Amino acid sequence: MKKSRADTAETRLRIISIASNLFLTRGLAETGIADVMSAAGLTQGGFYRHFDSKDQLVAEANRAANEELFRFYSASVQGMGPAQAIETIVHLYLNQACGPGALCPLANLASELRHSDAHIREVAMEGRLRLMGAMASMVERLGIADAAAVADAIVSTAVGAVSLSQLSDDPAAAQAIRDHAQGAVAILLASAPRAPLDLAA
Amino acid sequence: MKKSRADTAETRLRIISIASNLFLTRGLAETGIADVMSAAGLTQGGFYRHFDSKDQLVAEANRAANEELFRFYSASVQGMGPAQAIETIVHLYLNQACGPGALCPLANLASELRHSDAHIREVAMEGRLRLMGAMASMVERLGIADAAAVADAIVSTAVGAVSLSQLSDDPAAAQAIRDHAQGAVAILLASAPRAPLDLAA
DNA sequence: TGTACATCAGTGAACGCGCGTTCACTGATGTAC
DNA sequence: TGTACATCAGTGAACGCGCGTTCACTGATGTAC
Repeated sequence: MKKSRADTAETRLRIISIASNLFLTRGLAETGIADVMSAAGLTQGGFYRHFDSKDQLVAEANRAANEELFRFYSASVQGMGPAQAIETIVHLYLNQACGPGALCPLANLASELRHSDAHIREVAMEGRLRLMGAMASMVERLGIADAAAVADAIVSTAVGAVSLSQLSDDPAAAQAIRDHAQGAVAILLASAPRAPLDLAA
Repeated sequence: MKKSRADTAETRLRIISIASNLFLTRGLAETGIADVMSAAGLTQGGFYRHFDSKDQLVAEANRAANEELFRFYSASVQGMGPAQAIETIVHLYLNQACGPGALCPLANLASELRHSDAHIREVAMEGRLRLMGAMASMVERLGIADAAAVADAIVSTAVGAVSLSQLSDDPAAAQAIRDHAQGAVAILLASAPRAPLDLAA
């Protein structure tokens, strides 16, 4: 029962979207092809009409998760100044457990990505660079001297806090980890050395 | 060929130690019982004379890794003041890739621990609390008001930076992530609000 | 102290299950004439 | 526009491999007398 090209493309996207959610919430190893396909209302045999391997799906699912994350963030900081935008994005990042479409592979799959194949790691690093780049441009607008370094540290802090908060069974303890990270980012932004004003410009 | 009790105990510790290194460097899922046992010079059948299950070994290996980490840290900061001790521990934590005995499960196994059973997660959280506690007592001696919160954020930053640096194939990029984290910790410690002096004490 | 027996660490093979992947088949779609 | 054929998304079953776990067996150790 061949499907029309539009149907096929839509099915492929649906599989990626469902896989992305399952991978991010259950982990790469715990999520099988059969799980993904049955969640998409299909049987596992059909998987290989859309993808060459599970690794390829993992890569595409991570790419899709990054895209969705960035759409979500840009929509959320529309019209804000840099200080408020940073605070908002850090807050959204830290509390990503709240909903789908807000989950970041870096924080949710860290150690599994590390042992995945080179292509999957590349996709993950692209996501990190993109997040860092966006953060750095906002940090720079605050007048901070080494904006890239500060942005880098903010990303590390957020990723670490989310990772660690997920290990806790106690929601209050998990929230404390995230809140402390947010507080530290605020102090860092308030105190990081400022670039000298370039009056010639 | 039964072994003496001393031999048996020593074998058990050797298995745990080898497993700890393999788990931390290769990951939980990629390290099989057969890998661990053959690295210990034994065959896999003997495993169940020492442990009930792989999960039990994972828990014990993580406990052992935590112990070793703390021994390493206390030895390293012997006689230092709080400022230098914090900087040293953060540096050792960030650059843990350097050698065995310095690897932290939180940074190396983050997402795999999250999907492990409750007992394994407990051991991981114990390690985090211990690290945080040690850090907090040093931060407090710097006169920082909310020492626990600052210590918590420092731990999140270090864990995140190590996690992320491991995703990179480029050693220089990985080192930059770690250096930026160290720089941010320094700024945070220099700028975090101080507790008012309690002159009555 | 010596002897006989129970214990149990370790071996090597096999079991069983899950999971990624393959395959023969179906029937609707798209295409060539 | 209509018809015949090739394509291919999807099905359901099977394959094959790896890995955690089990098991019968061995022989040195520890223990009871």
